[in-house]
Amino acid sequence: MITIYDIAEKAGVSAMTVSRVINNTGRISEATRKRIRKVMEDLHYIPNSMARSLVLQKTKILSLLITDITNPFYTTLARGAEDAAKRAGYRLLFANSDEDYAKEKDYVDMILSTRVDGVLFAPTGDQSARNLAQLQKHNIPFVVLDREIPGIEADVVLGDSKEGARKLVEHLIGLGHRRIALINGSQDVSTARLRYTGYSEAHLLSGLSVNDSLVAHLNYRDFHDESALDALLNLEDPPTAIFAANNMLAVGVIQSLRQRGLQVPDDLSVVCFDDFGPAGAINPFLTLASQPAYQFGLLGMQLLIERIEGEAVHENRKIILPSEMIIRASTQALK
Amino acid sequence: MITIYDIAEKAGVSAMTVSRVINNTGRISEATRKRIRKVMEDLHYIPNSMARSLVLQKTKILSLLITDITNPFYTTLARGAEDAAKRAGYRLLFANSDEDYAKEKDYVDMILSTRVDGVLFAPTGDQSARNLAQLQKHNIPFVVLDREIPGIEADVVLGDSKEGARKLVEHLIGLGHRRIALINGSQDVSTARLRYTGYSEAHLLSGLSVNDSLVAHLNYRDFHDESALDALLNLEDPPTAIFAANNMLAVGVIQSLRQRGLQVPDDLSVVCFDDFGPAGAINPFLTLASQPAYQFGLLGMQLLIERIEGEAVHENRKIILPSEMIIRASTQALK
DNA sequence: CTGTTAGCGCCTTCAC
DNA sequence: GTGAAGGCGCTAACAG
Repeated sequence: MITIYDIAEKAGVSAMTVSRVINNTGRISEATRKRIRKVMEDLHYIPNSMARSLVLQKTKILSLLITDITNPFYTTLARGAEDAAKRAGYRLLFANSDEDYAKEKDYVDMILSTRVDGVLFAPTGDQSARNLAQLQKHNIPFVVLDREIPGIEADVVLGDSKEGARKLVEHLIGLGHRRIALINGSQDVSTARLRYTGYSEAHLLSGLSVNDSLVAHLNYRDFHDESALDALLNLEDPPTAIFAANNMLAVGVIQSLRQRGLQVPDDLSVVCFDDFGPAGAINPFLTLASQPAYQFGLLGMQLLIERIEGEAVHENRKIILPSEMIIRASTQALK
Repeated sequence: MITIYDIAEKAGVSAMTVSRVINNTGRISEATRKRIRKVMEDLHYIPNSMARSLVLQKTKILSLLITDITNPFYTTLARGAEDAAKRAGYRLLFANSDEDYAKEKDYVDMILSTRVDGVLFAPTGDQSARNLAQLQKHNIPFVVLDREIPGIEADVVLGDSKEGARKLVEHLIGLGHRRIALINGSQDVSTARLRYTGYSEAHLLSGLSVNDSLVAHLNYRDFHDESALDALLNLEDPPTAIFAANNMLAVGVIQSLRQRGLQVPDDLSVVCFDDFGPAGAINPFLTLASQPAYQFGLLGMQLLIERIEGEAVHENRKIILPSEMIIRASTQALK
């Protein structure tokens, strides 16, 4: 491996001068600068960022921790995060928790040992508080994405889950639906709680009461547990519409309904949170609350970088990004 | 920051002994081992992987370079790569080239300065040869994914583009289509060339001739240039079917067709390469050649790690993963 | 404008 | 079983 000493020797200067040329610091005569540049090119020299990190005590690496790289919401978010990071000269260490606390913890350890400069952290749920506290203990700045964690003070970029949920359910109520099921995420995820709140509010505002036997709690990431859906369908008064709390759950719900010979929206209307990215553009089908995923990543990363580089230590910021209801073919008026 | 010296001092030993405990090397008495472990926990010590990388001359970081993080094929691939990397204790540095050579080059520089132990490299196209040569020059092992690069000797994991394309086009021919357009990727991408070859072979094997005015070359990543489609539709004898060379192009094609008031498959049949992941599972619509994306990532990463850790320097390996044709609603017999 | 010294946190080598 | 010395590649601080 070739080092600044190799360059220095060949250029007849000291390593320090080479370092200065690399970092454009200090005053260097144009002549020696050129000479050094030339030697660096001839020798295909590339600075060793590890060595540099060691002395500077910063790595120029940020970590992006998301919960499901298979979910278009998070991939679009990742795209936003990447753009912002690249623009500011940061590298991205990738981590995917799979909505799994243990995996998240593993990755936090990895993040800690890597001494990243900061973490863009989409938590799995409230239990992530322990992992976030771990980061705090080691003074690693982070920004929390998508889900608010009780007891954690930090910059955070959120969607408006309650409002989005309320609008979706009001849409269903407006179509005449009265028995609306909620297939929700786990109760220890803030978005799931808020979506439930929005769901309730929509009922109450319309003078309807909430029937908790119509509410099921699963995992945002997949839908292996079909018993919840079975229970709903076997109710004396089965639902005529289903609100799936996110896009992945909606996929599972619709597939399961079809397997049971039920058609959407003829037999049941279905709505959900989050869109499906380019892949969903072929046959846009689901009525849903679309969140600006790219903005989540971009703004979150910008906040993080400001935190890291900014002089002023300001208050924690909380950005709430609105969602937009898009009405499509998965909902229809109750017959 | 707390270091092995802090631990050593508090435990009444030398730093070296602490290092030995961390790495489970050498013989240490159980008593001191326990004492040191205790101190490490009390002080929340986490080894500094940068310092370690510097002396060991290896980082335990691999880079995953893909061309489109928005494409479900690559996200699923990334998931496979992540699993394999995590299992082997490697961290993943993320890079997304956007099918853009310049961005790819930027990321290669980043990769080089990070001194990653290896790169899982999905190239943008033939021009990536320069970037790969760059890695070779610096002795960074890599495995090439999805697209073969002329002149580059390396382990490579590919799909069977020619075969998949042939089957898709034969399917269309079997349905009675005779004027089949190909909306292809750029000609300097091996998969695009092979998909063209498969397209041609299907014609020839059926005794049909290829009409090159039915073939357009775009960019795999998106479909901003609708003039190609316009040209096809304005032909004296317009096509009755379209083979889009990948999933993203298919999305663009279908959207554009609909904007022009044309229905799939009533007015034109459409087929493509690569499936749409979970998002596409709601309304599986397109007849396509599905590739085992997860396997691309998993196997590619395994090859890479073997290369890095394996003693034996074996020949270059070339894995070709078959694709599976899935017939769905986007194709129908010519009326 | 350029060089010297010291040290970032860790591990290899050689002693004891 | 354990420790001391030296160095991985780089830069901050101080000299000149």
